[in-house]
Amino acid sequence: MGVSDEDLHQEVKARLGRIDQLYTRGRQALVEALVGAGTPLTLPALLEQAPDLTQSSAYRNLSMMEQAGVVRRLVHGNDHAHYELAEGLTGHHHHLICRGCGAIRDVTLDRQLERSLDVAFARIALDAGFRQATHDIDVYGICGNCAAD
Amino acid sequence: MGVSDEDLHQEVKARLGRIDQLYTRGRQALVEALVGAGTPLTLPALLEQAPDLTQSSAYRNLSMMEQAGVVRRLVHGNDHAHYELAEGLTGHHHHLICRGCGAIRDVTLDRQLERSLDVAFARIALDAGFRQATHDIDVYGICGNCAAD
DNA sequence: TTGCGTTTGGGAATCACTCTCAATAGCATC
DNA sequence: GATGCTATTGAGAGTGATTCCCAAACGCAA
Repeated sequence: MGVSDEDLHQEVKARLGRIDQLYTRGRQALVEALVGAGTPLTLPALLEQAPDLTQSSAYRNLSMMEQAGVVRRLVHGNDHAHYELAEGLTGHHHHLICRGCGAIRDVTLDRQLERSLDVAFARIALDAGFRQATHDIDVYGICGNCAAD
Repeated sequence: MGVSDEDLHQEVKARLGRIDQLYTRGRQALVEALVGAGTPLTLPALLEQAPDLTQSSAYRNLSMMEQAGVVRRLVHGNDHAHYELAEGLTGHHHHLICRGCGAIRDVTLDRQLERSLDVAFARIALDAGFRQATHDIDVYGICGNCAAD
């Protein structure tokens, strides 16, 4: 279920170290912004949260931290992608997304249903000759704000 | 579970008519290419299947047919989106996606599991004040080809 | 402090996709 | 089947999120 907040930075540093990357100030700022928001953020939102960051470095570092297994990039349309901490640092969850404004919030399924899904997906992957299956569930709807036209 | 192949074009025409659009030759070619493939296609793949189509018209028509509820656009990364027939014309299904090459294939869950998910998602949407919830499940893995480096 | 490899910043480049607009097709009427 | 009129098409320019480039700044070791 993720790690305690005080261990988080240690874990991030370790994951970066595994691909020979330092945990620099700018990267820490990105991680803190993501932790603070508690919900997936777009790049402009991240820059707003942490105004010291520059666009190109933020993109570069997010991409690198995605490879390091520190952040996850969510793509749901043509506008900006959203970024969040990787599941290993937070806990397995899914997303509820507004078709109107694109806002994303985290949701979880109960343990038993999640287990049934794991079984079903494992079988699907096996039958298709796929390995290392993970899954990604998005629930789409219209949020209260957008429903009010 | 979708409609029979002979009724498909009638249904597409009806859906286009609802937003005052004609079912032109180029649009028919797009639909036939999607039917023929049986799996979601990128725009370049569509143009390869139907070489008479031009890029801008294909994009324009796909976008318009998405609004008409005829096709669905799938976005899973930074490369080309994939297009498939909308669920009303095919049947509810999900996707198994290779993290290596991006290939997508359709998969289905058994009816009971799907029903459990509907209940869970309806509750999640309700609690969050969302309406018209649908869901989208992606299983990611490494396909046989890509596993062989 | 001196070196030296790593990271940063800012602007140019990329690329999927959308827009524009003149030419063409589709359809109805005469 | 010619005519007129609206919808659609095609080719290329435009857009915008993201990536690339490379000189300047940083961070660590000796």
